[in-house]
Amino acid sequence: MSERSRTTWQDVRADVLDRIRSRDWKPGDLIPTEVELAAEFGCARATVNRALRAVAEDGLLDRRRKIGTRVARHPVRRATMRIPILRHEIEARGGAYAHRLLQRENRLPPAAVRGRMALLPTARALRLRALHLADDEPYAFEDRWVNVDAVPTIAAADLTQLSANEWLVAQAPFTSGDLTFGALRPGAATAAHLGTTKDHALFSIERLTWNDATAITLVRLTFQDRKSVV
Amino acid sequence: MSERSRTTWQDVRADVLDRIRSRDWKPGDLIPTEVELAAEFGCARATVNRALRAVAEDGLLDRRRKIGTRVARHPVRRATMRIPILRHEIEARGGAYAHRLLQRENRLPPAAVRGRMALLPTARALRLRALHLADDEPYAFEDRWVNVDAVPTIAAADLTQLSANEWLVAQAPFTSGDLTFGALRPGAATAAHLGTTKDHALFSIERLTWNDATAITLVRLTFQDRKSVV
DNA sequence: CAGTGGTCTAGACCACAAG
DNA sequence: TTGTGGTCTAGACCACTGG
Repeated sequence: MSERSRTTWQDVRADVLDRIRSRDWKPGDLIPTEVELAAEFGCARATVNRALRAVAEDGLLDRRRKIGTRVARHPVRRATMRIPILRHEIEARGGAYAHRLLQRENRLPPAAVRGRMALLPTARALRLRALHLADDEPYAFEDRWVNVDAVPTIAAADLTQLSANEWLVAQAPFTSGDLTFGALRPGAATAAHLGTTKDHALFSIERLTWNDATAITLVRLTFQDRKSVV
Repeated sequence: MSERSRTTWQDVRADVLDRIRSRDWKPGDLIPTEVELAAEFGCARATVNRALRAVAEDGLLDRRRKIGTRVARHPVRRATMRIPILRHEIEARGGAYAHRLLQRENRLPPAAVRGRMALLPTARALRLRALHLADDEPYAFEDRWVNVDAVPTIAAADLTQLSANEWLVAQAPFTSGDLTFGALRPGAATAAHLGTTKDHALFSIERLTWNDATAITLVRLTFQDRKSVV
């Protein structure tokens, strides 16, 4: 008979989402204020605030002080991609992970790499190529540059056991990263490593990692398969 | 002289991030409880809670009741990709958007499409092909299937002016979507539309949109260029 | 200036899970 | 059972911004 439990912010969020989806509140509409909604739901304003903030973070509401809260006209869909360490990605699917370091050298990077990493013209960088395997099958080909000035201790690291990615995640702090998706046709060597041919188009992910204004590493991972996101 | 302003949750978050990055708190470490941190920062527990929740949502902390809060051992990096309507994406960069409907027919979809959209074997679907242009240059090629049983009113829609995507966003409610990134080599016709050749590898995004258990639309967008994410 | 969201507080109770 | 995070409340003040 009586309402035993209090109104939770999830309750409010669900109700708000329903009203948006049912077009009870239409795109561009101004919705009631937090105070009004709190009265309607019989809860504290903070609870409404929590709910509306969550919905706004999903991009379905636009909130502005003094103005109020509007239903977003063009909800920008956001897809959150999880980027686990490859070993974890493979092991999470029950596969056996292995990693093979193919190349390791200290050299002057090409101009394109130097530019993207904002390296000095005279700076050398560590060039790594590696293959990631799932159940002994090629899973991804890695082509990496590491700014050795930013991470000098990597010179002494054994990267045949622990992958460069795991070593860097554990040893080198970073503050931000860029991500670029693309497609490419592999060179003969890459194709051979991945067990495919030059005729195929491969999906690639490039990650450029920064510690403040210092580039740490630029890595391109090339996959045979497509990648799904939630 | 005196501390004029109160401690904000952003202050706490910044401090927590510093301690994680400086390895004052190392991966796997249990950090102080909310009560302890609140005492240390001289603020309410709710403020600490807000800050720790934000950091945990970024994946750098693991929080569990009774256990406490730990620094994540393997912070799963999350990249949030914004997926705007193509017209907005182009216009946001100062380009002039145009849209050309190339094909529109009602037909039985191939088995692969039928399977992914969970359509009945006898169900027809609306097949659309379109080209999106930026400053009169080909920008993306669209290949779309629409479940007409789920969105019957699209049969009467003029999709030469408003793109199918914008029409659907405005008219067809949806509850969830899947996203798949991939690479492909275009067929001769697609290559011609995009002003490229079959020799190039193209980046593609597939989106499958659901309204509860009913598929609304399956669309594949093929781009010449790479896509960057923050 | 006024109205709206943003946040802090102090206290309270709940929910979960290790022991 | 107990300790920890999760949440709600009622009230207060702040911050931004349109008028």
